[in-house]
Amino acid sequence: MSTADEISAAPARMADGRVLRARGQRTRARLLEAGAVVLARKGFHAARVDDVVEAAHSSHGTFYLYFSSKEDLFDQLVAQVAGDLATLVTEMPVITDTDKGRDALRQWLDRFADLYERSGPVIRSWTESELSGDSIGRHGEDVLGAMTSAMTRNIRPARRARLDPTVTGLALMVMVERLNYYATTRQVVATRDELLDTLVEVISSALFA
Amino acid sequence: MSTADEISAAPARMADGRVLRARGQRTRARLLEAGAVVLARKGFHAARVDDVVEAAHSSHGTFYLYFSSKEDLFDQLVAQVAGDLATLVTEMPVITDTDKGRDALRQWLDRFADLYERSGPVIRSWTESELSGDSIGRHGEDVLGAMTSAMTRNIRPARRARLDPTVTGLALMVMVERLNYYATTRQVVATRDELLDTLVEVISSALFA
Amino acid sequence: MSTADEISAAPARMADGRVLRARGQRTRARLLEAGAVVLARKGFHAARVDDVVEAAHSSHGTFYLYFSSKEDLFDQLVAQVAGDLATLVTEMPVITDTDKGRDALRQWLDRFADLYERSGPVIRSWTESELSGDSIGRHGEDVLGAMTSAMTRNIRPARRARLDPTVTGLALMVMVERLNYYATTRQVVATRDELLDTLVEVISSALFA
Amino acid sequence: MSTADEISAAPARMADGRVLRARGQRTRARLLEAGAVVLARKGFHAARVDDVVEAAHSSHGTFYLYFSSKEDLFDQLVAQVAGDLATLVTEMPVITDTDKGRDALRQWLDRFADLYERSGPVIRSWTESELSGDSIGRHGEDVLGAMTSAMTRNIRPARRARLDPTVTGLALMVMVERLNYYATTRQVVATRDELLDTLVEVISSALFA
DNA sequence: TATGAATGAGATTTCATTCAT
DNA sequence: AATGAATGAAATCTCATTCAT
Repeated sequence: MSTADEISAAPARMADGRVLRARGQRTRARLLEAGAVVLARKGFHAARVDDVVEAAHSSHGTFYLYFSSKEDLFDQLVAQVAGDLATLVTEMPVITDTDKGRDALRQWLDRFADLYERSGPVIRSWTESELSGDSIGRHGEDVLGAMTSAMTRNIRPARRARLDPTVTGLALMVMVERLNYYATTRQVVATRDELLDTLVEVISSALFA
Repeated sequence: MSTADEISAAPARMADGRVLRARGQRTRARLLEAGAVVLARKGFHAARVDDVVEAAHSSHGTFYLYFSSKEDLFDQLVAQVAGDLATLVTEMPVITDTDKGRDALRQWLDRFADLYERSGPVIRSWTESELSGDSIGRHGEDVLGAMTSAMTRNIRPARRARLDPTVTGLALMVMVERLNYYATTRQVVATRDELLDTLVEVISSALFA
Repeated sequence: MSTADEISAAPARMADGRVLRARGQRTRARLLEAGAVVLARKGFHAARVDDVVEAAHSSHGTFYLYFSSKEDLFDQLVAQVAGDLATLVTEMPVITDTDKGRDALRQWLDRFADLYERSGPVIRSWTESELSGDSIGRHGEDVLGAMTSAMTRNIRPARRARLDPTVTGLALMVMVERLNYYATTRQVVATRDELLDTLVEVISSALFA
Repeated sequence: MSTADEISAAPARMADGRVLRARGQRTRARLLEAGAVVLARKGFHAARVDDVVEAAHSSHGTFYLYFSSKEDLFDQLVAQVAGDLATLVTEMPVITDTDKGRDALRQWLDRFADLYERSGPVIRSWTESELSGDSIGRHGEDVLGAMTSAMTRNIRPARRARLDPTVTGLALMVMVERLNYYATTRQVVATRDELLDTLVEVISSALFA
């Protein structure tokens, strides 16, 4: 059960807080979906409310019925994904120097790749907006922080004493994120298997060499 | 001798192509410098021509004397850094499993960190603009590609056959870039030494475990 | 018997003219009441249909069942008050320079103050909308005109010939209206007695000095 | 020397605070003038930035160069008039029961009528916006308060003890303001002389009867 | 009769770029 | 070579009114 489910289980509301009927739910969902698509295509700053409502076959007026601003839409989008990601992070396995440990890690990375494939654009828009101090950027840091400390936490057994576990955890985490980024979007032409093999190998080597 | 020098050795010109006198050189330099500062503070999309000319104690009219558009300014900024980076990349040492090899790698990473500290904001703005298809984004891919193939090229000796060297090279390269990113901008509180130690260790382990 | 009663004695209708059943009557009354409250709080231009239906615990759809437009609501509100005011005006006593005359004037001003206390916001919204040529503004002029000519009419006996009775009547009338305005809404901290004493005194002096 | 002069003697600035050159001064003045005209014709809420820039033969962009918002324009307009009015108020004469006193009062009312003729629309827009709590409304209360206490202050000699001087002062003040209002805008067809005669007479009677 | 949802015309505001001096 | 002023296309957002159930 992912957090996304839990979130969508809570009744969606209008910008002014009223609870929605079925039709409203659908319209709001259509706008969110369209928002994700436009975000993927153009990024946060270049995305126009116009693009979103057109993609959703809706209107400006309707848009502002459900979201108080363009930023609000993307905030809600990010909140969804952040929830999914947070859940995934809590489920990261302890990484051990065994076939079983390697397998657990590989499976977790597979799920991460799945999530990234679905929600990558939203995740990437965090980075984009971190610079400009947009509210949307604030989510990102927490999540990456959470991912890093999860990684750090799960690096139990062997660790050649000299390195700072936090820095190492961060290094590995950003590698995972960015490699997925390049895999999802562009240049790297690599199969999912190659991706996972490489990540498992590098992480394992780093931790248990 | 950095590429930046070479570039600035070519005579700077106005937007309409005329070669500059001394005063013009200074004005143009002031605008570029101001552009870098604003880019660092706000990112590409949020940066306003107004911010730049104010920071440079100049005016809109003057701005368009030297740059044909806002994008042009940042392109020129990126071109500078891209040159520096390209030069650095050509000088990446072959990575070997010896103290000497490790040392050479460490020194190279140190230079990379220096460059990143100076020009990180510009480098990061590549990422930001990749999504939106801005011309500024086009530089980024080339450079990261060059870095990756350099890394790939220099992974000569031991490499347990099963992994794709390109994917591994990319994985390590993005780790280097992003870790510098987090070190330069925010959360990770790590000394330069910790940073370098971690990177050297993870790269070595990955290649020679 | 106030004009308001007479008006509401005529069967209330929907926007499309159909006569109302009991439930409709109640809904319409709720909307009118809410309209008065919102008008008092925000004034005509700033009042939103949204505010009104929320205050009435009703909906947009329902609103347009009873009123053809936002303007229509306020027109009907004004019509109510205008009726009350017209009635009051016809009952203005002849002003004489006797204790009895003074007393009659004082009682009439007291009734005016009562009305103003109840319906001041609606009365004031006339003024607001006079400028912009809204239909709502048209009522105001008639009523003030009626009040003035009533005052003029009732200034029978002494009047030192040199002044135009209409102008004098208007001057006194606007003084009455505005003083009530400032008493009802804000700054002047004066008791009802002080208010009435002042008005009776100034009017009497002006007429019989 | 009126406050208006003093104000316009201080160098006008752009919305961001920079001092203006001659051309800028003229453009800003044109916009203010156009603002006054539009305000007169339509009132604050109905006035469109569009109307203002068209009347000033300017553009939206230019408008926002000089005023940070539509409200800001009208605030500056009100500030001008408020200054004029404040100055006038400080110059109100002591009202005495002599021909000389009457004359001084009449002259002062004449100047008031002049000011009202010029700036009436702006003055009236205070009233309009008082209800809605706009910033523009805040000026009004202060000024009316000042006028009232000036009037109160200048009612030196005879005053039949029973009335509150503040309430009386207010009553007379609002009469002056509103009578000018009706004279300037509409219905009352009265010459300036009739207006002044009536006001002088009523005020004198009220104070010295 | 009642209502939540949808609409779109129109308002304000921003900002890269051009103009005139 | 430099600059302050002007521009207008395009973006965001509001809200009276209509629709569909």
